[in-house]
Amino acid sequence: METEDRLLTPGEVASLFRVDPKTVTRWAAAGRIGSIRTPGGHRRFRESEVRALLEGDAEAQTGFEAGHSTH
Amino acid sequence: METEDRLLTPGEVASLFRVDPKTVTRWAAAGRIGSIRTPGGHRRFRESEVRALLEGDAEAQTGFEAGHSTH
DNA sequence: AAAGAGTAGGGTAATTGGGGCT
DNA sequence: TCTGTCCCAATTACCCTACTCT
Repeated sequence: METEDRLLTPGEVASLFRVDPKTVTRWAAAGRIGSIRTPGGHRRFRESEVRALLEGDAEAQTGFEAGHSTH
Repeated sequence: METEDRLLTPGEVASLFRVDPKTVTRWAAAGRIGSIRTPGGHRRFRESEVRALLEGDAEAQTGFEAGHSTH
């Protein structure tokens, strides 16, 4: 019942979103995206979650405040 | 609590964390993760410990529902 | 006994984490 | 407020050859 989806590295997620890996790190630190940490401290992201975010699944997304237009 | 004695290979643990098998070996050498050595010198890892490490770290993350904070 | 896949070990390059700043 | 870039330190990835496991 567990979703064994693949994990993505910060760099891969950054490429998917076309942003700097540092930005992905900030998202994780802010709790906007779930993250798994390796014993070494590096982050890994669930592909399914990233996909959902990329798909524009804004229905159940956070940070969707009052009509805040995109930057 | 029973001890999950199922042992995982470095490659399996590496797949779970999305890292290189050599990195898992490094974790064991650094004492970050418990390891059992075969008479031949190969390492084996306890699944229960690996699972704990994978889920042990979870900051605020999405997936539950939209946390509508009036922020 | 032989073969293939996986693993150990060492060394070097690339990526990542964290803080601070343009 | 959010993102990109610079710094340095730590972690991780890929190269090789030799040994172990099935």
